[in-house]
Amino acid sequence: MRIGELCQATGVGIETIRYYEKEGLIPAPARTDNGYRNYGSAHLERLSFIRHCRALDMPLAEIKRMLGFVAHPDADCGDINRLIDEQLARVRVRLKSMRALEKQLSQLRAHCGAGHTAAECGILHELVAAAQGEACACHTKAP
Amino acid sequence: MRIGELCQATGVGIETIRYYEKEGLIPAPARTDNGYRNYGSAHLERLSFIRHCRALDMPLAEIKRMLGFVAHPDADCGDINRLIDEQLARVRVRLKSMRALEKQLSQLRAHCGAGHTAAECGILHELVAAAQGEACACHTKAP
DNA sequence: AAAAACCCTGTAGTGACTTCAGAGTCAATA
DNA sequence: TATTGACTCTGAAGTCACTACAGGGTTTTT
Ligand SMILES: [Zn+2]
Ligand SMILES: [Zn+2]
Ligand SMILES: [Zn+2]
Ligand SMILES: [Zn+2]
Repeated sequence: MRIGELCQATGVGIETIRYYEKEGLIPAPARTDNGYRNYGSAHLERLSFIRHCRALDMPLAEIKRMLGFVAHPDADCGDINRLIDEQLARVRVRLKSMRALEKQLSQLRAHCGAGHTAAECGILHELVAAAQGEACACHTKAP
Repeated sequence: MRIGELCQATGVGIETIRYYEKEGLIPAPARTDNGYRNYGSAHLERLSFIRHCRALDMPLAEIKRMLGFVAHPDADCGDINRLIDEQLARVRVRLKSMRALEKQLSQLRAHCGAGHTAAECGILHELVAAAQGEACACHTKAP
């Protein structure tokens, strides 16, 4: 199959496929007489595997390691575990900061009623106050 | 104050400070006789503001817009609202995909008991199966 | 025969930095 | 005084995972 067909079959962009080849994630395929890349089913499977790992947000370097495990089935499984654990840890860290971020932004958004100038805007006041390490007046509990 | 002191005061790396100057986020400061950058308190405040916005994961382009609002307090506040809303929307999209990711990775991790080879590893099997669009046997409900 | 659609290589751009090379300046020490 | 070490300067290149050209060649369709 040609590169466009592989693109259709997997949903991976043509440029991305060539990029993966250059980066050594998929092996260089044979070429037809006119120089076009000629892929087989092994390429399709490998590319699907890569995209599935990417959907789990694994960096390409880790996907390479993962492909190494696929190629060497006698290796110790503990390494695979560690790889997934690291990825999970990274995702959890980011998830935590995303949650905090959402909270901060929602609170910030609540500072603005509509229809006034920037000088009167609670959002801007809040951001400036926060940058100065001060708490906004609205956050001090009423006695 | 010199760039190293500003770095100490804000926790922003020296190279990052110079980068912000190059990108036009902070104005070029005066220089001392030897050519060293000489910052004042206005720079410190502006840099703190920028970092606070960055902590909210705003892109530099939006921070520039935000700084524009600070500089023009007579502008309409609605633009500020829209900017925050857009940012909040982006964060919520990413938060959602992060949650899904965490779930997928946890499930994947549960496929591996310890102490076997890669060939026997449920994680690898699962990834390969998923790449082929098949459901793993363990996911079919028992009758 | 002409046009559209496909393919090739190689380079450069994205965002928000980080790192490096190579050089100059300043305070404190041997 | 010489020299170490800490600080600063500029400009270029590297990071990640693509994405978008530019400038050609080939195949298929009209
Ligand atoms: Zn407002
Ligand atoms: Zn407040
Ligand atoms: Zn296992
Ligand atoms: Zn399963």
